[in-house]
Amino acid sequence: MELASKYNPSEVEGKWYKYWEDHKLFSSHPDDREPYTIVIPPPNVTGVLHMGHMLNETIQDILIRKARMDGKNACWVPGTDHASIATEAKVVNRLASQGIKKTDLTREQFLEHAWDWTNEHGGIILKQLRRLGASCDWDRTAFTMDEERSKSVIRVFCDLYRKGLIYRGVRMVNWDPKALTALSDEEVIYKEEHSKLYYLRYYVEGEDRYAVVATTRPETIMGDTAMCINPNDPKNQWLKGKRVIVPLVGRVIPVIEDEYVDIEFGTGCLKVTPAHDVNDYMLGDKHNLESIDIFNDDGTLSPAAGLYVGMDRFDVRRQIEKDLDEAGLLEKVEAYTNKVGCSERTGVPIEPKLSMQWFLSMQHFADIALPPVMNDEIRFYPSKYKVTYKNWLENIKDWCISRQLWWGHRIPAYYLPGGGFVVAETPEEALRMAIEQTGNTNLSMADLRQDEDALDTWFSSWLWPISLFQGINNPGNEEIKYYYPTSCLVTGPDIIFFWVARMIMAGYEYMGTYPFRDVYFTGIVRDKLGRKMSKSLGNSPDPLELIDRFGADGVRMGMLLSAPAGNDILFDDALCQQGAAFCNKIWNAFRLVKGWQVADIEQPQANAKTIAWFEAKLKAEYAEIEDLFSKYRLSEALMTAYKLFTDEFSAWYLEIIKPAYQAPIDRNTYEATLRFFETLMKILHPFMPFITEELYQHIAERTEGESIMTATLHLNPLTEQEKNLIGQYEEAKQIISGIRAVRNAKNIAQKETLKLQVVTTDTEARNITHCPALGAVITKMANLDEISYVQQKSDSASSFLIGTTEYAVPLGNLIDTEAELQKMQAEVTRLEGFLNGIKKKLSNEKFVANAPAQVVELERKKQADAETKIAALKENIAALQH
RNA sequence: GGGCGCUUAGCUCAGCUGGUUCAGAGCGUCUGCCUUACAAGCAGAGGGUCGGCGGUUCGAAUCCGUCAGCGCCCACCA
Repeated sequence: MELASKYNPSEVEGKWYKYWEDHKLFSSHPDDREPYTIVIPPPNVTGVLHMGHMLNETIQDILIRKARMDGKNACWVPGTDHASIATEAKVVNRLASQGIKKTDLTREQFLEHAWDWTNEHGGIILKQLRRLGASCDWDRTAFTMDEERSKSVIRVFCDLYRKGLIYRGVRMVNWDPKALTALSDEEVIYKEEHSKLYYLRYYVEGEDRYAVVATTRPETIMGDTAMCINPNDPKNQWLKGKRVIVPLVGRVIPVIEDEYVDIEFGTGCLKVTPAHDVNDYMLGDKHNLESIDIFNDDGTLSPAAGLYVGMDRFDVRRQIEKDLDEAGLLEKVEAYTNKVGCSERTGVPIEPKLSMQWFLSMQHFADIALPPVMNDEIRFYPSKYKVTYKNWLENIKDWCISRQLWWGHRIPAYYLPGGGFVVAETPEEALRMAIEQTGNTNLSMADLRQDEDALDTWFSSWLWPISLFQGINNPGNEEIKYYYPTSCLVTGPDIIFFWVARMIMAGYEYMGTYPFRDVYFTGIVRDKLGRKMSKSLGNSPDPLELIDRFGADGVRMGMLLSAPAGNDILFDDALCQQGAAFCNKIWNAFRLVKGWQVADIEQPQANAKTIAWFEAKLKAEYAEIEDLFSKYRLSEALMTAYKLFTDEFSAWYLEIIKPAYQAPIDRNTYEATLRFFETLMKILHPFMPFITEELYQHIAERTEGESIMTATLHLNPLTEQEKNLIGQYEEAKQIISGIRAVRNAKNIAQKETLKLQVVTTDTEARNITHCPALGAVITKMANLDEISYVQQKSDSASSFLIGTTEYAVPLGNLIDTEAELQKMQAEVTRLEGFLNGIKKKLSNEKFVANAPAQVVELERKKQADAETKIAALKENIAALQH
């Protein structure tokens, strides 16, 4: 079969992906093999593939494919996340564009729309993953809100409630006025904001004096219920025991004292608004202050404010500045930069709000989740994130798990007509419990009112590694026993608290052990200028378009080439280009081999030795790659494989054994070469699944369903003899390079043959050129017609040193004696400098006394070598000058 | 305000417990080759006083201190 001269990814990728799927090569079932499990960090169900996914999923696929080829039972479970707040926002937006308000709909109607949306958009991302070559077991595709996962969530909620770890209460929470829901602390991101610091006058009751309060939020004064000073503040002593009047509002509030107040900040007077600030809430609590909630849920002012009712909080801020100023109550306004907490999802500033929410007590979970990471029962790559993890767990706060959303798992709490509630897995059970609790046997389902709130998305994802294998609803089942704990989690450090930490907690709580052995933290994908990729900057390439341009293998290689664990990656198309070029290189190397005409002729001696050498080289490099894999140094593993293929295999091995144009190749060499090729494909397969499968299928007839994916690879460790062989070839390569350099310098065409002189006084020199096979290799690769041994090189020769041996290439009248002299003189100077350094070191008594004997010995040897070389060079110089 | 990390060739990065794998790799650059596998290629070459300063040591890119610059995470200073 004729192979095209260029590799065309689009012709092979779809074909092989289908083949893999058709033959169920991704599917996994428990068996006797060692399991290797990865659960995908579930992307948002409505999301589309972006570069961050590309990186993470590529890495997961590499690990999974590697494990599979290592003979493990590899299982990569895909799925999506319902992403309650993000999805609900999208659905609300779509409804809005149709003129429908969420409030116009019942919960059931809204959910119907949400499911429609999910069914339309959901899973697009999983389809896109197939283009990348992701070898997920698609039959296992799960969704955080499918039946199994939902049941798990509800069961866990009930369990934790029974254990007393979930409680309901009124607390100050982070309120998102756009999404109209509470958020967890982790969902709040702090941004620097250039704002203003307003200095307001609070007149003292019955006096003509006033205190000045500095605030960034003048719109909250309607909620002020006290002014607070530090009792130790000398400048505000006069305010002690006074009462002050809230500007514009006219309400009289007490001056309280608390050391919490920073004397240095502003005037040392703090306005206290317990309903709208966590610290003020704390003060209010401590000093028994009234709390006036002046905001509606959407961030507009409520009737309780008395003023500006119905206006948005930020409009009020602008308006009140004017009004205060006009009333002579605004002392001054300064430019000020402060941190504003914003909703991770909607981006709007958070409003601290007192409300009834559900919480999970976290201290217990922190206690069980900290030790395993600190003692490396769970290994973090890179390990620096252990510190981050520790800091968070040591300062853990309770987790607000209720959301005022409809899209999500509804909280299984049922309120009773006369007050109180029960928590139950099903309405039926709730009714039973309600009857039991109240003694009222007349209660019916209709009397129970289920809590309106949904659970935080992460309350379902934290169970992911367990719930995927039915470990909650069917504990001890065959799957969970086999696949859990999973092998490696690949994710970004941005969700270490949201997700990683909480999965560890759930793992120990429900399975008694860790959910994954290793955690590989990827970096953030940035553009080549180091900027985060974002839609607004337009610097985020469409992954599918990249695959169209460079092929999936090319893009995978591009992603990986500069993605060491934990470092941000600066993504550049050029790297995909390099990946695509590499594919082409592989393709053409294969074309070369396949194009040979095989004959039953004698195998050249050089070939036999070269085959042995490459065999050794493969083993050596493979061992290196294995080691890199074990340390999750995947970019380096790929680079090692890349160099093995381009340099060692293509540039050296193939060039050495390549027969003359149209000449046949002996069968042994041919077969060995195909074997090597197959091994190389196996080594590369985890990184570049498509081209390696394509060529694997070309190398030999395969049975239907056979695949490189399930081929195994094992190479024995290097023997001492093989190590020596590698050393011999390295020396030969240096000699060849030396001759080529001479060619290059003198502009001698490749076609013209040269002669090589090995300068030695010992005619029995144990030089590698004495080995007929290696001599043949050198002759071929450097295009020589003679290798001779001389005591004195020709006058007209250009020479170079490899180790302590001098090699010379006679050049006839091409020689530039002056240039040669200069070159040698420069070398002598360099060596003398080097020698001086060594001599100095060796004459230092302390060095000789303190350094290990080995090191000293080494220095002595270096000294001797340098002296030999200098002597030889000087002789040559003298000869040239004669 | 606390914590973590980074600074090595033009670019992106390796360099683990101080001494031959210590100054490396890939890409880019330069030079020469369209040599019938590949110009998406081949061969060769140049390029860094390892951020500054100080210290420990016989010996420092590597350990310590300090300064400078950059990045990330956490934190209730209005």
